[in-house]
Amino acid sequence: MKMTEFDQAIWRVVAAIPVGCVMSYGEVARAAGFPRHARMVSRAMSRSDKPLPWHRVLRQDRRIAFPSGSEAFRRQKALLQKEGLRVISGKVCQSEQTAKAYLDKLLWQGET
DNA sequence: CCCTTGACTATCT
DNA sequence: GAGATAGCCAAGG
Repeated sequence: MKMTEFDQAIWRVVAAIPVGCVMSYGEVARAAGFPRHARMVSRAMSRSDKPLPWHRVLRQDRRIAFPSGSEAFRRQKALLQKEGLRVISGKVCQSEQTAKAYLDKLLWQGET
């Protein structure tokens, strides 16, 4: 398989994402040293033959990048939930606090 | 070569 | 806050 320096950099970053955490494509690209290559991250991950935690990479708005309901979407959602993350209508919360803040926003109308 | 596509983002309405 | 628009960059037709 043809692997570029870019691919290796991306793989290293993605592989370093701790369990229960997520990063955006742009963040991964930046961390790897390729600031404008958010769209290339997915390509690099697809090309990887090693088991990469690709499911921990989300869009900037913390949503799963696949169309809701698609095969890949469900797979990624399952993997994330298996790691203890919460997925609410495609949106992923990193911690209980984030989740609470999110729910707070939803329920804030009852807060006075 | 020119044009389209995509697991993206930032900005403007 | 959701939808449209414009940058972005590499790969494939």
